[in-house]
Amino acid sequence: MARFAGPLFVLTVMLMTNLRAAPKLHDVARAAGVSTATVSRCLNFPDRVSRETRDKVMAAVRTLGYSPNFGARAMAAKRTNTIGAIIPTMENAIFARGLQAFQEELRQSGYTLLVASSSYRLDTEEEQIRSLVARGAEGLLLIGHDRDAAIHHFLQTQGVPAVVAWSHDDGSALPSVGFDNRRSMRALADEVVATGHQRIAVISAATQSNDRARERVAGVRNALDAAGLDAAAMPVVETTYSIDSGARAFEELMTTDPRPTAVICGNDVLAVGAMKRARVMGLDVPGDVSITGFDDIELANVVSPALTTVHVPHRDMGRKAARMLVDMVAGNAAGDRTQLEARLCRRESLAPPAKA
Amino acid sequence: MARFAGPLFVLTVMLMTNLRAAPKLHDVARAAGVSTATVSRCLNFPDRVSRETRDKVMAAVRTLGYSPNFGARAMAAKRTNTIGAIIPTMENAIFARGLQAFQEELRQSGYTLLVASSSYRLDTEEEQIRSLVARGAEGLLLIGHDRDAAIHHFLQTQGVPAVVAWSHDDGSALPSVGFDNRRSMRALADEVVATGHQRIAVISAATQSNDRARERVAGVRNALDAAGLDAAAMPVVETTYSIDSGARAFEELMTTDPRPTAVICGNDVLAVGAMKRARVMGLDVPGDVSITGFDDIELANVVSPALTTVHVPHRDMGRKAARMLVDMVAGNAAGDRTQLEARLCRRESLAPPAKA
DNA sequence: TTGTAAGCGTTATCAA
DNA sequence: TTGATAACGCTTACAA
Repeated sequence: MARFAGPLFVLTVMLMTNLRAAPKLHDVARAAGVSTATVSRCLNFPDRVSRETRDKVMAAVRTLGYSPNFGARAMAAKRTNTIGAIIPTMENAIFARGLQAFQEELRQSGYTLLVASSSYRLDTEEEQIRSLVARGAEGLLLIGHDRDAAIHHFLQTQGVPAVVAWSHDDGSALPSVGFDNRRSMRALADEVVATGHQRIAVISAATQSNDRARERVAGVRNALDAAGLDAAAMPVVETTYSIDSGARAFEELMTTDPRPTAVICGNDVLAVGAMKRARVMGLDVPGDVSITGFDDIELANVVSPALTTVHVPHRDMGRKAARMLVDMVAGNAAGDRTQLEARLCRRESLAPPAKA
Repeated sequence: MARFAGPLFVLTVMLMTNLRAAPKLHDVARAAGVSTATVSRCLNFPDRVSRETRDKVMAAVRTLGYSPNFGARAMAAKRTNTIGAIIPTMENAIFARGLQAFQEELRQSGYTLLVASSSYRLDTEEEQIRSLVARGAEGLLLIGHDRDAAIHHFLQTQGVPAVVAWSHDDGSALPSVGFDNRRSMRALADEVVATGHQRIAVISAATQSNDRARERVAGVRNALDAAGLDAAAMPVVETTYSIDSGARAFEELMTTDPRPTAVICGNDVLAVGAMKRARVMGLDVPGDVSITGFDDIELANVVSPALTTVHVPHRDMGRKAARMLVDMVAGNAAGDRTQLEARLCRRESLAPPAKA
């Protein structure tokens, strides 16, 4: 080993030089010839400091490349100005528009948004809730109502208010800004029935721990029941929310006999997958089979034929959720249950079935 | 005022009760009858604590609903296990697949990912870089090379390594995992020319502070030059990356005389917008006009006709970037410049122009 | 307007 | 295996 001593020593010195610690408040204070308190004031309340001092300090901040440590700041100030949001997925645009509006509104109120995703898993969501709270989230946006009751207890003991979006339920444990998934889907399904369809099938996300998916399927069943059709016999394929899954589920449904004449999908992503596969299978939409979606994301209007779907007021929902949450964090409100309308959006992918 | 004294008092007491502070390490220690050091050990190195003690402590943790404070922990441990990523946009899926792979790979190595978006703005990106570093990011993933040199200085003084993705440039200031945007687009444009097109137009993102966009346009120009066509005369519309922008830009291009026979778009989102508008304008694709994209996101294969585009190896890029960054954070590597291949992906939206 | 100094909630070193 | 205790980097009374 002895022969390596020389070179190793050189290397070590270099590393130590590169590892020069980032500048602290203290360094800035020293460079500017003031106290740390003054630097802190300069950064947080510039007008409580003389112009002269401020210039000195700001110059030091710039030349040193100082950046305050969020953790230390949060700890000392007991404030983070941070709100967290946990959405099921970032892989498609389902939540993009709503989250964008949520974020813009938060920004207006001086809050920063931290986003995490749960992959539609309850355990991952719980992990993310803990992580965001630990990181200082003063309030949380969650999607849907399905989750372990222990989480409410946790949020309560942590003093972190939460708002649920994308669902509405008068009896929910948490305040919410959402729409009635069942009623909205029921309206769509009523329209499908009114258009003349009797053999209707559904492609849904897993309903296990997803109240939106569950309610939407229930909405279709309600419509069939009301029309005197056999809701219990209705084929339902549950899968994950992706274009490919939608495609596979569609093929599965269309290889049964008799075939459905209309396939109602739990969201636009599934519906687009279904349309894609229909094309491959040589089936005309809506000539051979009608397909509908839910959400009305941009995708719905890009495919051809354009998708009949349910328009969800994403932006409005995001904005209102942000306002409610900000009020709750400020202690100005307890939060309530706001219901929005998701309205039917009829386009070309729904048409009467071919005469047998 | 006096008559309100009673009720107000009650209200105050209630609020104080609700505002009970979240449990601290100290509270857990007291409840379990041990020191804070032991609780900390229990949480971080369970095996360095006797089974008996551990059970007591964990029970206290659960019943109190304790959750460690990230900021305090980071400060004391000088470690956050957090990596940050700043992508231009979350509004469409351009970065979704790559980021997903990035995150999965990070997770393998025990890191958590924090994501922010810059809206394609250099100043916002800088803000986000500071914010993520302040929040403890030990390494950063950035997109593209265009940014103020001062940022490199900042990252250096903070000791935070960064890796660039989506671009490759041998002379770049930061290590990178990317592909040659110019060469990839050149290959696509060569194909368009070889297919017989002579009147070619481009829809691009703003090239001002986006090296990917700039290089892609340059790639098209190179192809025209090589074919003896007048690259300088080529119509180029710059706009933002959205379906609507693509649609508008397309209409603008198609109302000139003579019309282009092929429209090369800077990415798939723009191309899909163009296709949408073509349909509205009664133009057949590719009969009346060919349209191409870039990225090969799911969208490209969902529209009809399917989009001719350039396939970007998003997942591979994300994974490799993660590995490089983890190595750099650990001090095991300085980071290098890895080049990946983005290959042409020919589908239906490109065909020979109609005979004049 | 500025400075002093006491926390904030953890981890980690050192003894016991 | 456990417990005191000194950091960690910042904000904020309180004093000057």
